[in-house]
Amino acid sequence: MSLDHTTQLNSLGFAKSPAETRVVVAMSGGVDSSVVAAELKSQGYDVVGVTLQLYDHGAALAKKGACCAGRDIHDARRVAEEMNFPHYVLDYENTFREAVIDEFADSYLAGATPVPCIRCNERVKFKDLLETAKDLDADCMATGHYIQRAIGPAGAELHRAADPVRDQSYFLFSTTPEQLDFLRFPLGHLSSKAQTRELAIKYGLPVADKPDSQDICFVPNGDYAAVIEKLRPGAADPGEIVHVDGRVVGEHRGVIHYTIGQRRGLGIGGLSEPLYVVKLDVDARRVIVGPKELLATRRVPVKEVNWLGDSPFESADEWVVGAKVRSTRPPREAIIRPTGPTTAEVELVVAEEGISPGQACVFYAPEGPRVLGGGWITRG
RNA sequence: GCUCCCUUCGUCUAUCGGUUAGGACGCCAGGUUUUCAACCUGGAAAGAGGGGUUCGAUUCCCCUAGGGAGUG
Repeated sequence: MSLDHTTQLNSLGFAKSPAETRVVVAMSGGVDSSVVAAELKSQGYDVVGVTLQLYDHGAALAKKGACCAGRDIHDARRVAEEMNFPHYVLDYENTFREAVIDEFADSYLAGATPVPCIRCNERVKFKDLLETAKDLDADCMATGHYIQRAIGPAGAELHRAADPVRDQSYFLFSTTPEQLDFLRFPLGHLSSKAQTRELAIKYGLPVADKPDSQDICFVPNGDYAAVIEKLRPGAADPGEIVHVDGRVVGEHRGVIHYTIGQRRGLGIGGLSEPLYVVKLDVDARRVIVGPKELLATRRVPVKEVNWLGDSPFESADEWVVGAKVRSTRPPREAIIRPTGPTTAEVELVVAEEGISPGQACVFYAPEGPRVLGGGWITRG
């Protein structure tokens, strides 16, 4: 966290002392947000820790690395006690269910593949929690995300994390300029996760060696389909697996188990080439499979576009960007053609495989670290 | 109902007397990953059964069980 000496701003960008700057830290109970809280507190800020209780599987679930159920809340509280700042736990179970879990289930039922983590950021952490932070008279809210906020000529910009392997921009594309104005991401400039762990040790945090979070936080045992079935009984009706050439090649356990581009879990052997899910036909309860080549797609329609460029989204016929269609892929050259205030067609210069509705398509500046927003893929 | 050809990991198959019986697809595990996947690495997994011949048989011969062409 560097002080900006030229303009007399503190490390969070305010022209006053840290002690006079109140910052709410969104604490998940993990290492990252704990380090953020500890670091800011040690810099003298008026830190208020807040942890959301998002769901509850009962005390039985001691899921490693999960976020915001019993164990994590406890961990966050310990950090607050250790560093001596106030900490509040807010019950957001209803909000989380309505804003994230319900859509998660319905999305799968519709044959799409949702990204609940993005919705959680968009609709819970950066919305209700952010409002709560304002209610607490905070000057800003900090999180442990690996992403950077930079001040440009038109205001706060979203930049990728300095560490490309940790960058979480895919999960934060929907952050609006207004939200960005209030948010701070003190870990975005670190060059590696190891540095975060070192800081955790430096501050003596009890979560220093806690595993990184993985999987969907509200899904125990990695069995997301079981959660959907519990929420929407009968969701996992079996059906046929049909080859693109028309042959019925097998049976599946329910369309919700699959996503476009998926290879494993089909159980069809004896072939020389692997089969991939090419399409999901919810109405006919069919999983359509075919060779990998059929996954290649160049045109990706998106909706709910959050545009973070300096000029209005529709002020140009097309934007040349880098686009990421899945979180673990590198951005590829693409052309965005706006088709409305928040819709567009993304044309990939080189076809990509396994594009699935429900996933995010995130836009990046052709050069440099800037994130230009993104949209939700409506068709594979 | 006489003659000829087939039978190997779950599946499709390779190996024309001596191999740790190989591969692909599938499956499982690990890695990776704040989504689901993809991807990478590794693993389990087979000679229909019974007799021979041979120093040695998946491989040659015979018989018994399960699939393809000619004959009343």
